[in-house]
Order: sequence, then structure tokens, then C-alpha cells
Amino acid sequence: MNIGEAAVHTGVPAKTIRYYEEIGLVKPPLRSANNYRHFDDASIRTLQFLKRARSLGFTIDDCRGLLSLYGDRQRSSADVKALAERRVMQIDKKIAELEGMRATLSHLIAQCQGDERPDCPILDDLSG
Amino acid sequence: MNIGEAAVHTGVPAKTIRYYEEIGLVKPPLRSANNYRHFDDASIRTLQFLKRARSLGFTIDDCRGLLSLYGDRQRSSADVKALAERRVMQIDKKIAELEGMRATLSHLIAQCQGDERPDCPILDDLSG
DNA sequence: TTAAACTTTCTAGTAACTAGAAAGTTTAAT
DNA sequence: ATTAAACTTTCTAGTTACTAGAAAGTTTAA
Repeated sequence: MNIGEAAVHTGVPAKTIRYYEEIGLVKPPLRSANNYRHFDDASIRTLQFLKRARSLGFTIDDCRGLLSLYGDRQRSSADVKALAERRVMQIDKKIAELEGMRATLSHLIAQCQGDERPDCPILDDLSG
Repeated sequence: MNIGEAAVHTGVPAKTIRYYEEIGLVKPPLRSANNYRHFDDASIRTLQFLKRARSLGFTIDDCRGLLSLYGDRQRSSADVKALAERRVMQIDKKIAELEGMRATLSHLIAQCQGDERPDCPILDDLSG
């Protein structure tokens, strides 16, 4: 499989695949005679794994850890669980932050007439 | 006021103040004889404005817009309101995305024993 | 007087890609 | 056989919003 096909099969753009290789997240695939990258089934599976992990919000560094656990027959599921739990805590923190912003903003928006006049509680708030 | 004092008074770090100047978000303050930046009340208020706006999740570009509306006596509050509403929509989108991740992750976490054994529903999910 | 605590500018690093350029290769249609 | 489209390669640089650190000059307090 060439890189374009791999991109279609995994949902990871060709540029991103090259990037993952460059930063050592995936190992360099073999090259065909024409110097094109050749992706085998294992490579494809790794890319799908990464696609899914990234979509769940794991950082690239998390992904390194996950891939190494994935490849480790001796791993304990506790290690994976711990990584996932840390992620959930970060997500919760981020959600709380966003909900705080949201609450303040909608409160201000509700106070604002939103007409042609210059009076604006939103700017009033921002300017202290 | 020197930059350090301005930083304390506004909560915007000195490095960030210089950065805001560099990207043209705030206009260059006057300099004292020693070439130190001198911040007057108006500058301080602008920095406080930015601090607040950034904490509400407005991007730097949003802030440009907000500052220009702030300085415009002829502005209509509708323009400000529109900007804030766009922000809320983006926040909602982000929250929904995070909650999706959160739901999937906690589901997987709940299924995972988290013991010394290698069996792990989380990795099973990631590997498809 | 001298050391600590400022300030200046400059470069480079962070996260995770994404865009674009210039050049080589393959494929499909003429 | 040719040639144009659609690949591929590497390289550089841009994105967001800062942050860290270095080297050098200035002010302040002991």
C-alpha cells in the first residue's frame, strides 16, 4: 500500500503519516524500488490505533505510551487504565473551564440588548 | 509603571505584554530615558481588558475586534453580542467534543479490570 | 561598592500538524 | 509512443499563543 491508500484506509492524512514517522511515533516503513513508502497490515493497524487514540484526546506522548503497552505482552491492564484515567481527569478539567467561560458569557449576552446603540454590558465587563 | 509592575497589576506576564506589543495587539508604550517601557493608566486598562477577554476564551483575533469595538464610540452593541455568541457556539462545540471523548473513555475504563493481567478492553478498542 | 533584581533584545522551543514548492514516478488516455 | 493527471518524494515555513533562556545594560538596596 502506498501512502495515499494508507491514508484513505486509516483516516490519517498522508502528511500526518510522514509527520508521525519523522517524530518517531511510528517506525519507518519499507520503501519500494521507486522510494515510495510501502505500508503493510501491521503499519495500517498501528495507524488506525493512533487515529482512534487521538480522536479520544490522547496526546502524541500518551500514544507513545499506549503503543508500547499495546506491544508489550507482559503489560498489566492497570497501566493502561491509569493512562486513560489521567486523560479523563484532564478532559474534566477542560470541560469545567469551558463551562465556566460559557456561563459568564451567556450571562453577559443575556444582558446585552444587541441593537444599534453603543451601550454594551459585555464590553463593560471586559473593561472592568 | 515599568513592565514588571504592569504585569503584577494586570496579571499579564511581562513576556506576554512584550509579545502583545510585537504582534500589534497593543500599541508600543512610551519609553523612559533608560529605554524601559512606561505604562500609563490607559495601557493598564487595555491589558486588564485583554486578560479578562482571554480568560473568557476569546482568541487574540477576537480580542483585536473587541478592542476596536471598545474604542469605537459609534459601535452597536449588536456587533459585540455577535462576537460573543460566536464564541459561545465554539465553546459548546468543544464541550460536546470533550464529552463525547469522556463518555467513550469512561465506558472503556469501567470495563477494564485494572489488574496485573494483560487483558485490556481499552487497548482492544484502540486496536479495532 | 557590589550584588540582587530589574530591564532590554534576540533566538528558539512548545503541540500537532498543515500548506506549498520543486522535483521525480506511475498510470490512464490519447 | 506521448503526454497529462495523479501520484510520490523532500524541504521549508506557517499555524496559536505564548514561554524559556541567554547576553547585556540599568536600577536599587544593603
